[in-house]
Amino acid sequence: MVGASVLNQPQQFLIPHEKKSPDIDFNLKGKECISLLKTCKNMKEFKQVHCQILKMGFFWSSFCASNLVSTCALSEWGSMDYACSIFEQIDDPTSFEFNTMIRGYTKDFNSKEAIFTYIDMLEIGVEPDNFTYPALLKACALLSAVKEGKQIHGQIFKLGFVEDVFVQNSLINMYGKCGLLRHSCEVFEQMDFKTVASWSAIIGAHANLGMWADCIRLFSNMSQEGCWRAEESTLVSVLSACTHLGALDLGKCTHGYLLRNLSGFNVAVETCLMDMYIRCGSLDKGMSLFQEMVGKNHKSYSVIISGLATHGYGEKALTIFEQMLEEGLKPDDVIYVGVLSACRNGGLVEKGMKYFNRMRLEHRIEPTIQHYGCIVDLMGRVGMVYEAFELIKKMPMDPNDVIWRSLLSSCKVHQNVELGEIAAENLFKLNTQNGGDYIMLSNIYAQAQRWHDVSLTRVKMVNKGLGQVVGSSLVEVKRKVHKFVSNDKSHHEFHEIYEMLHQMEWQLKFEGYSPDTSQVLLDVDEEEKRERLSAHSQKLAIAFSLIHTCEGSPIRIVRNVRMCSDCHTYTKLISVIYQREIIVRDRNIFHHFRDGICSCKDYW
DNA sequence: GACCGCAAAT
Repeated sequence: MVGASVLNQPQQFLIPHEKKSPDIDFNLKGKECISLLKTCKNMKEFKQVHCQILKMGFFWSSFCASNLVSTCALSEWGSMDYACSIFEQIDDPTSFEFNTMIRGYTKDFNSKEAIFTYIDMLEIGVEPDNFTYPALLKACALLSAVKEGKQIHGQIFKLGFVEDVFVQNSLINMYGKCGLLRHSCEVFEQMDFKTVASWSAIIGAHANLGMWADCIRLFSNMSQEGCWRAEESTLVSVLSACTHLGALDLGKCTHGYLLRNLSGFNVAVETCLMDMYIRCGSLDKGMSLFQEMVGKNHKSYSVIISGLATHGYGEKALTIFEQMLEEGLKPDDVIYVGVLSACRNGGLVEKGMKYFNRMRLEHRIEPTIQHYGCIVDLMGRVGMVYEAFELIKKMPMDPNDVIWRSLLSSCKVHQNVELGEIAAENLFKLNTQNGGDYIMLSNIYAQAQRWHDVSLTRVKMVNKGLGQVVGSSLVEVKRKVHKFVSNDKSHHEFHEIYEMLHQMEWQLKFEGYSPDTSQVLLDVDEEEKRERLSAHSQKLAIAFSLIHTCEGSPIRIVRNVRMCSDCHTYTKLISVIYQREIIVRDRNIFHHFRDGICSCKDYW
C-alpha cells in the first residue's frame, strides 16, 4: 500500500520501504520507468509512480531521477515546487537536469528562477550544452532581459555554440522580444542554413515592433529563398500584418496557403483569419467563417461582436451576444466592451443602458473605464452631452483622455461651446501631447464664428510644439499596399492620379458637390483651401484605385486618422457616380459607402 | 541504456 504521508512529502523518499505490496513491480527497469511516467495524467498519479520508483530504490539509476524531474517539470499538470524537491535530492546533477529545470521555470513564466538555475549550474561546474541556451534565451526573451541576453550571447560565442541553428533561432527571438531588431537581423543574416523557425523568428521580431510591411516582405523572401513549408505560427504573423495594413488580397492568399498546406486549423488560427477578414473590411467572409467554426470560444465571440459593432451592425452584434449566452458561455469584461460599442455605433441608447446595468447586476462585472467610455460616447452621440458630463463626474475612477476626448468630440457635433471648453480644459491638463485635441477645440470655436479663440487655440498648440498627425490612407492594389498622404506627389503615377482627381471633381460638381472649406482651419485664401481639400489622402487613394481596379469592384481604404466631413460627403457621392462600394476603415469604425449612403449614418 | 531542444496568435 502507498502511504499518504509519502505522497505529500517527497523529502521522505529515502526511507526504504520494507513491506512488499503485490501491486508494485519491484523489477522496474529504466525504460519501464519512462513508460510508467508517460501514463501519468495528473499530479496524483505522478506521486504514486514516484513512490513506486522509490520503493525499488531511488538511486538504482540516476536515469530514473532525471525522468522524474523532467516529467514533473515539463508536464502540463506538473509542479515546479515538487520538481525542485526531487532535483535537490540528486547528488551529481548533469546538464540534462539543469536544462529541464530551466525549461520548467520558463514554462511557468518564472524566468528569474530559470536564470538563477543557470548561474547555479555554472557555479557547481556543470558544463552547459547546446540544449541549455535555447531554454535560457527563451527565459531572457520573456523577461526582456537585454543585459543578461547579451552576456549569454557572449558565452555562447566563447563556448562555440554559435553555429547551432536552434541557438541562432533563439537569439533572433530573444533580441526581437527585447526590441533590439538590429541584433536579430545580424544573427539572421549571418546564418548559413535557415530553417522555417528562423524565418518565423525574424518575421515575428518585426511583427513585435509593428513593422508590418517588413513582415510581408520577409514572407515573400522566404519562399524565394526556397523555404516553402511555412507553418501556422509564421502565417499568423503574416495574417496579423495583413490585418494591420488592410491588405485583404494578401490575407486571402495566406488563407489559401493555409488551406493548401494544413489539414484543419485550430481555433486560434480560425479566429485570427476571421479577424483579418473583418478588419480588412470583408465582414461577410468573416461572418461565414464564424458560422462554420466548431468550438467557438470567448475570443471568437469577442472578435465577431466587436467586428459587427465596428461595421455598424449593432443589432446583429447583440443577437450574437444573446446566442453566446444561450450556449452557456459566461460573458467577460472584454465582450461587454464589444456589446456596448455595438450599442454606441448603432446609436442604441436604451439598449446600451440596459446592457450596462445587466453587466453589473446580472453578470457581476465591475465596469472599467472602457465601459464608461462607451456610455459617455453613446450619450454624446445622441446629444445627451450634459448627461454624459454628469456620468463622468460620477465615475469611480479618474477620467482619462479617451473619456474627455469623446465628450469634446460630441460637443463639436452638437455645437456646445460651453461643455466643449470644459472637456478640452480637462484634456489639456492630462498633457497627452495630442495636437488633434487642439484642432478639435478650434473647430468648435470656428463653428461658433469665434475666430479670435480659433487663433488663440492654434497658437497654444504651436507653443506646445504640437502638430496635427499627418493623415494617411492605405490602399491595396494587386496585392501591393500603396500609401498616400495629403497633397502627396511622391507616387510615381502622380500625374495620372491628379488627372483622375480633376475628372472626378468635374463629375461631382454635376451632383451638386461643393467643397466644405470650413474643414481647412488655416489662414489661407479660399482658393488654396479648395486646393488643399481636393488632395486629401483619401481622395488620392480613391483616384488611384479607380484607375487600377475593374468596374464594380469594391475599394478598401485604411486610414490612420478620422476622416474629415468633406471627405465623407465626397466619398458618398463617388459611390453613386462610379457605382462602387467604398469601404474605409478609420481608427474606430468602418464606413461602408454604397449608393450615396454611409453605414455610419453620418456619425463617426 | 537514454530522457531535453528553437519560432507561436485571436
